[in-house]
Amino acid sequence: MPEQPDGRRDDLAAMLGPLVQVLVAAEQPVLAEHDLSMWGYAVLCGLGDEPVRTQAALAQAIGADKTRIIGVLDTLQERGLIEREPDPADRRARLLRLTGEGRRLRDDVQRSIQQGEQRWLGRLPADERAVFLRALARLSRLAREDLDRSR
Amino acid sequence: MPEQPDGRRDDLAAMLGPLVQVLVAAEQPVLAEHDLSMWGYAVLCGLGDEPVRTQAALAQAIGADKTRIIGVLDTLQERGLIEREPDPADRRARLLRLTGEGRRLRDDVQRSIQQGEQRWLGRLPADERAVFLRALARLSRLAREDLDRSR
DNA sequence: GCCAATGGTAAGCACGAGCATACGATATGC
DNA sequence: GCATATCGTATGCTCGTGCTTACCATTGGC
Repeated sequence: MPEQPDGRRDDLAAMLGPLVQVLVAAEQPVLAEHDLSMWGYAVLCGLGDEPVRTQAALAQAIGADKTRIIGVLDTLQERGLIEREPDPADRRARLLRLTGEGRRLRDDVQRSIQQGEQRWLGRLPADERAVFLRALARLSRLAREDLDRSR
Repeated sequence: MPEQPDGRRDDLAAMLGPLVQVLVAAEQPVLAEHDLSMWGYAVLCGLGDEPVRTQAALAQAIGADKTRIIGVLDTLQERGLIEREPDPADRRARLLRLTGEGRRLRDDVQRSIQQGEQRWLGRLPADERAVFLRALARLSRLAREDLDRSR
């Protein structure tokens, strides 16, 4: 910084755009190798240790359109990666869980993806990298909260 | 870090996604206020002090589709924000320049946008912020180089 | 008990991006 | 001189996204 001859710096979005692009591109072969779609993987990541109650809530949590992830959930369920069962307390809703297999697959894929990230993170000095990741995690969390608030 | 109960962290793309989303959303009203499209602004930002030779080169530099920015360039030219003239050395090609007005508008918009960024950057400690921006600028540059190489 | 809201589902519509094709004018290499 | 490549232009096609609508079953509030 600054990046421009006249002292200006690029907007955050302008800087983040290309970075997201290369990262997403790097994920494709990993996902393909495991026969996962991007949204399929996002669903697996969006399910943690506790079941998620309602598909709509999961869709929101991962930034997906609830009407578009139905097929994704169907596929994941068919593959035994998730379980989807009616909530006994409210029969309109489904409880969504990772199966053991789903968790293993998610963790495998994530390991591979984050290994690929070293290509980029490895270009930062170690102390800078730690700060960058910490700052990014914080900003990302804040952004998510903002998005949740506006929905 | 780590962000997950089980020690995992989110993928970079997963963290960057929501952040890009809120940043882009914050840009919309600024762009609208100046009657600029996102690609229009990207063109203004992609033109620096020196003319850019060929529309295709500009399109590539800003990550746009050369066939899709023609209308954008038409509009910007009509508004007197850019100049577009045949390259005397090669009449197939155009030289693209910012006008003074285009530069002023670009700088105004960028000032507003970067002011809006304080909402996020201001949530980081000052030393972390500087490191974050420096790291991001570097990663962004590396990503751009990678994208250029693959085109 | 009735009505409005909710959850999952299916599908429609509009839009933009990515990519491709084709054309005329021009430039380059052999 | 000819074949190929390049530039700007126009347009088509496909796909994904965001949003909407509608439906049925269920729930919650009055």
